[in-house]
Amino acid sequence: MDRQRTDKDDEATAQERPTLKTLAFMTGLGVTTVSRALKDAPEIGAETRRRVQLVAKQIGYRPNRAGVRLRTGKTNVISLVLNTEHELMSFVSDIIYGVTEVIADTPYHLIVTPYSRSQDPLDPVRYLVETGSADGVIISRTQPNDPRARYMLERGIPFATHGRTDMGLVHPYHDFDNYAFAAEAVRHLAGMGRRRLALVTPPVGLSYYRHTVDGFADALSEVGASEVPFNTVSIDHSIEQIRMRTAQLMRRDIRPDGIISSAAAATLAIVAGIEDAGLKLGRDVDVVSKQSSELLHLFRHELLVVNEDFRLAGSELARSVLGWIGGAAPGSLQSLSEPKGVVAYRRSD
Amino acid sequence: MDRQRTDKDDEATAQERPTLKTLAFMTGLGVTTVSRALKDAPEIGAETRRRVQLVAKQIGYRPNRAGVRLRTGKTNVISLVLNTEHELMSFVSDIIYGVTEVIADTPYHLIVTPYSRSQDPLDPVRYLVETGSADGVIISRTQPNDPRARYMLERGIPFATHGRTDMGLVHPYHDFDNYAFAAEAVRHLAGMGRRRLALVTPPVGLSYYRHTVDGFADALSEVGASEVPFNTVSIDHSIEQIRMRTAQLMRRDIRPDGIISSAAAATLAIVAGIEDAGLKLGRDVDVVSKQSSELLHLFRHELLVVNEDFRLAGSELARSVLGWIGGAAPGSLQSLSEPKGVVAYRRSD
DNA sequence: GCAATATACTGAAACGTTACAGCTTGTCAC
DNA sequence: GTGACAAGCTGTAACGTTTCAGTATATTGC
Repeated sequence: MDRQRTDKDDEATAQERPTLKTLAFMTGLGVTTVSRALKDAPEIGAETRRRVQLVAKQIGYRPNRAGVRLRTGKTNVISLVLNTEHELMSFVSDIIYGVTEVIADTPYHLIVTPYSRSQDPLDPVRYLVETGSADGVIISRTQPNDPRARYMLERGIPFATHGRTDMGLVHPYHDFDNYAFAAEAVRHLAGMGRRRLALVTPPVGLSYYRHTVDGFADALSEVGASEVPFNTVSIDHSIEQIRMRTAQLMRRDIRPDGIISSAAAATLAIVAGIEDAGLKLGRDVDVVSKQSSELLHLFRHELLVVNEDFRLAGSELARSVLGWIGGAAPGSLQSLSEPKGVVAYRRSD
Repeated sequence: MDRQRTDKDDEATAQERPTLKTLAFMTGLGVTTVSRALKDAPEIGAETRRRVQLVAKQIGYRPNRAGVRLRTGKTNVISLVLNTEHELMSFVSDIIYGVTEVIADTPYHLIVTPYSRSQDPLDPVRYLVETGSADGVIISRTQPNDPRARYMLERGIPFATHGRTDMGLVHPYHDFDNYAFAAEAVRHLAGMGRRRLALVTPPVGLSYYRHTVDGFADALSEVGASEVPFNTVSIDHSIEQIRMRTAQLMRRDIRPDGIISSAAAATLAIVAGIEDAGLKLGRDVDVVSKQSSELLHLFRHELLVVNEDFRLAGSELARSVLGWIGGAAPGSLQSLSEPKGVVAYRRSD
């Protein structure tokens, strides 16, 4: 049972993992022929091709990744580059699941390449490109003028960004329409009679900060509501910070009667802050929040939510990168996900 | 600027990525010498060694992973095997961050290998082992008698489990002491005067189900409290299921006055169920819950929590696998994380 | 019947690395 | 001066794959 490494049993009969040589021996062909037969090259006879593929399937042949990679440079790896401090939790796992869903029946592996707050976000990307560690890269926390996208475009390595850029350069992306989110949120609140709205923004500097702020501003003037400035926090701030600042804000004379939050975790803090100030959600103020899992309505049923599907984002991003690797035009690999509208969970009781 | 691939400039002067050959040319040594010098082999002269390493550092030499892997079989890859349906969200990202933290300054890459509910959990592990895709594996959702652990032990591939097994086999693991968690939770509730306790368990079949149930039972008899059976749900059930069953339970004549929950997401549903039944948290019933991020106290400040650090788990698991790969005894790579006690966020207002 | 061409296959080389089995040179004992 | 030995270095082969430049055989045109 405990088979020793008998060095001389390599007569292509070995129990070890089958290689092209094994297949060549079994079929009586040369390794070159086997290699080509497996990839449906035209100059191989139809019968030979079928025979080789049959045997390969039977013995469970799997090309050796290191061999392929060494020879061709193809890694069959997609890298997801993540900030290990900022990324909100559910976000990450959903994206990962979305990506793995798509690459599941491809030869691709997913590697997670982290970088921390202190590092230049370009570092991990540079590392990947310089060491040729991946055929494609997915980045998030995209900025309007994103050095990482520019860098990869220069080097010609396929990538997709979670979020759009604004550099006049074309590349694959997937984005949630945060302009529409903010605008719809404003309209919904206005429809409920709310007139003084505050916005808890995405991190300043990221692309979707602008989209969100613009959607907010445009819809405000459209419905004739006014903004209560709340620039002291963004969703990147700590729970405690957001809670405290919200409480401060809500204690002021001119306080908002509607708040829009770009992230579920921030919303928890916002509501806590509201209640710290002695106000009641749904009566004194309404809150519309984005969420990626259906949990906020359990938190306070008065909350209004807009759902963002990060698993979908992961899938789309993976599809885009694979598409680019496969030769599709980068410009054809862009997608925007529209919000499905504001959902109220207010119960009948 | 846009340098073409001039095929014949490979005179070790090329702009391409430096290899051992490049270093050999630059130092005037043979590739063998360079290779050994870089790994501090004893038969290389001290000065030569320093010289080679200096040049290598200067030109930013990085060993080609494919070359190493092909030659030695060493992949420099750790695989994290994840269930894409059950794993709770924050859980996953924290573990990943923990792992990446540890492997950050090693040559290791982290690949995420998913499997879905429908698959045999052994599938991904078998794939990894058969294709030699990783030097080490981390698995979660560990069972007392875990076929995956058994399999990897047989094949001699280093791994670590998140959660202990109970097969009489020794292997690295990291686990949270769920026995202690449940026991402390019971004692805390008893200390508050709660007498009829219910437990929302981990998924039946996983190792920590037993630990949790045992800790619960032992502490119950220790403090002389009684159990209100609540076996119809576990934390793997849907939010809706848990909410509904909890409401049913709380409407019964003999309802619990204390509930212990093994996961934060389940706790949201439990509280919703309690309130559906018209009862009040903190008055009619108290709830102790595990959580992995500090959010539950924002949800209801009456909640009692025990914190579980998944980032730590990730780090410990990574350390264990690397340790085993590095030759340490598997038995010396086991760790158990103790709960820090039940924390109340009840505010003074 | 012979050259030209197409078809089906093949060996050798290369990707970058490490392991094995050498090869020089110098030192030392006697 | 010779043999033994150590120190320090080197060439070759191999890992599994693909590509390049063939080769052998059959088919076609005339």
